[in-house]
Amino acid sequence: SPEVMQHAKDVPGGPSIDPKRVITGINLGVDPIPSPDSVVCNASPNKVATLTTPGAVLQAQSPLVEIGEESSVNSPDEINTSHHKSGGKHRKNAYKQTQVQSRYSPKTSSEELKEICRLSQSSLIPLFEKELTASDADLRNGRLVLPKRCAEAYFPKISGQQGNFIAVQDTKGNDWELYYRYWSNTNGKMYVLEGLKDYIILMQWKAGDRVTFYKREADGKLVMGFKKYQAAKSDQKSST
DNA sequence: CGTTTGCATGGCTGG
DNA sequence: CAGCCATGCAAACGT
Repeated sequence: SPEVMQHAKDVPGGPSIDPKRVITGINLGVDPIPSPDSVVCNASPNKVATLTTPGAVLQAQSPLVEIGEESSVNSPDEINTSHHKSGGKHRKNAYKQTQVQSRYSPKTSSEELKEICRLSQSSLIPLFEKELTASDADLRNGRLVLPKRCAEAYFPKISGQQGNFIAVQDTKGNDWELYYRYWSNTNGKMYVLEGLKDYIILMQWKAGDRVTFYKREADGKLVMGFKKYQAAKSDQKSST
């Protein structure tokens, strides 16, 4: 995929550079991640870091961790402010990832720059985290099953069985247009985030790794982060 | 004929 | 016992 290739070069972190320290063109030299690791709480895989969230009726179960917020995201509904009315027509290859190349803006006013910096430095409010399963990491699927409670609480409401396109930015500043939908199941719905194939390749998802979703404080935009399985920095290269 | 998409099933956990 | 979710699978597609 040309897109992926394009990324490969944008992301120097391939061979031996720590992904977390990679600075992409958009980063402006500022690491947007406050401290992902500290967010994990030290919840055991099976236990859940029960949150302190007041309004949120959340309680994770299984290998996922929901992070409660103190005041910024009391009500999960708050983040449902921006409604994407994409209609959901062409879902097929509509998934795309676009680099936010602000540096290309010929007429970037100082105001805009300030805004960009503001966003870059804005703190990320952890929403929830999920440990990847084999299915999630499977390239053929290119989709991530989202914990129901988290999906309903933090993702934009889905209009109809179709689902919605949602803009998500990764912690490197890349923008992704993902498709958020659900499958009707015998017992309710199963929420899924599709269109992740390229991101999966880029980050080299593996079962056991974890994905965290944040809400950027500045503009409320969804941001996704990725962490390799339990702090193992000496095993970052491709196996075979 | 290899993929992708959507769904149904079954294991498992919490209530 | 109810519901969640990981996974298997068949229909639908694309090459």
